[in-house]
Amino acid sequence: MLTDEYRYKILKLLEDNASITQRELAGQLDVSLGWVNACLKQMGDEQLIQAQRSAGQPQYAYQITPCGQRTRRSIAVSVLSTKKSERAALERDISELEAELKQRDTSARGALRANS
Amino acid sequence: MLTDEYRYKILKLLEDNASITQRELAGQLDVSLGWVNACLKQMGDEQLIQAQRSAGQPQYAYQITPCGQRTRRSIAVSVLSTKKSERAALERDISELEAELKQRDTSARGALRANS
DNA sequence: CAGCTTCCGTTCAACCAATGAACGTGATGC
DNA sequence: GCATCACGTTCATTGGTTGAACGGAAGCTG
Repeated sequence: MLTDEYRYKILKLLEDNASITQRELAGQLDVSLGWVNACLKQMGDEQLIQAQRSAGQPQYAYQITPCGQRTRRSIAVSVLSTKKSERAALERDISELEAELKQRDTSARGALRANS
Repeated sequence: MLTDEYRYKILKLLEDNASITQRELAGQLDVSLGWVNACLKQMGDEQLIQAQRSAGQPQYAYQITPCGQRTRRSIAVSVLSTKKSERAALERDISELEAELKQRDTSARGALRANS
């Protein structure tokens, strides 16, 4: 599924190198070739990028459209917001886990002390 | 897929309430009924829990076995470690995004100033 | 007691996102 | 010309997840 996070990652990789191949993209994103192909097609439908074949080049150059440039900012804001929420959730989980482990350590030590 | 994180969550919910139904578990974990059913079966195979039917009770009581109690600690450690890594990755992503947005804000303001 | 309803756990056909092998194409090297 | 290589494209297959349907057990009602 093409999420905003992947849109962001793909736009970024394309900005770095418009001539990157789909296989390279797949490798860097750690997804399959077919998936990348579908995403690029969808992002083309969304007017975010435009694929151009230069003569004598087997691969496309994926150019980010003006719309894509504009959209990229709002995508970044949205992704940032999502990640901040995720971070907050992680913080909660981590302190909860740490509290539990501390408590269990204590009771374990207590039990040992009682045994000795 | 039954991950350590889900093992942890399930053990926790069962500790709070051994008589929770599979539907309630599914609701609280935000997964499907069939999935919860399969997980509980697997956790039974793993000797983490034991399902017991009390007379006159339609639902099981899922008791955490001694092995489950022991295993739970190491699962918690493992989950905690995973979450700390995830947090670190999120921190990186967030500061990267913030840096980019700040930079784009600046250049956007610069462009506006140039236009006025 | 029979019938009905309700709430369980269980099952499994259906769904769907993701995969990657296979293919067609065009450029390159020999 | 022929073989090879690198690319994008396709699609049958895979595998995890879903939730409707089912059977059984308990409770309720007349």
